Amino acid sequence: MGITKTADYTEQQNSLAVLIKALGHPARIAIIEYLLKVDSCICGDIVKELPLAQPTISQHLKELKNAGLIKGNIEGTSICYCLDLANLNLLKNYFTKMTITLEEKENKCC
Amino acid sequence: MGITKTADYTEQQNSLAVLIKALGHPARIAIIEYLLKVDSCICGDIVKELPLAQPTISQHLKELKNAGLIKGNIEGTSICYCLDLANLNLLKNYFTKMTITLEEKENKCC
DNA sequence: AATATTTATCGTAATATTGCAATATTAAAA
DNA sequence: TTTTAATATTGCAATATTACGATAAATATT
Repeated sequence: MGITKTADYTEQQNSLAVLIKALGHPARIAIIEYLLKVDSCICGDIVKELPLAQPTISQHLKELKNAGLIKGNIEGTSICYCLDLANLNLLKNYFTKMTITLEEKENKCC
Repeated sequence: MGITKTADYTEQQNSLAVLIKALGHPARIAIIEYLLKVDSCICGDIVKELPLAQPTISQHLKELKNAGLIKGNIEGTSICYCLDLANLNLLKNYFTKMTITLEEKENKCC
């Protein structure tokens, strides 16, 4: 049906899925990597950098912001978008914990 | 248009997006977490565990397998699905590197 | 005030995803 | 060999996503 049954999962699973899903698109990965690379982080730069129209990029930025991966500060005519360290750390910790658990089990199964 | 312009991004960005996208759904996160929790990992168990119909779970498992997050070994009538440590490590390393880079910059911007 | 610049929003078309019932497939068990 | 059990595939309806042109909104600049 195209609708996800969020009610049936834990809060943690749902919020994690939102965060991860937001990164599950090459354009948004490219945006994140660009923000990581440069010091200045204005939307206009990204429009020049990526092969997408301005409204499309604006939309991707909105999704990244809604998910909590980036923050946006208004600065005159332009907007300064920056990475949100807290949530990126959350993802890092999640995968770190997971791989440690998995290595401890020594891949017994299979 | 609903179609992603993959041709315009790097190989790394595209394959990473596929991997991350596969985890961007609470059902698939729940499946991964279940595989991490239990030692035996047969699809039937997951059907009992999750509030989804068997075809739906089969589909999610297929997506996880295509993305390279899990591996499946046929074992008689049932199939043993297991986590793929290599790709989970890849994700771990990606986010670790990212957060380290970001912390080094001390969030100068904004 | 008029103009330029930057970013957001709206509307819309094309495509993808989610979920399930029905059915097929495959291999073990009887 | 028929039956049973486990998983996959097909087909389909409902909804979500992706992308962009047109346009709006907000602030700087002239």
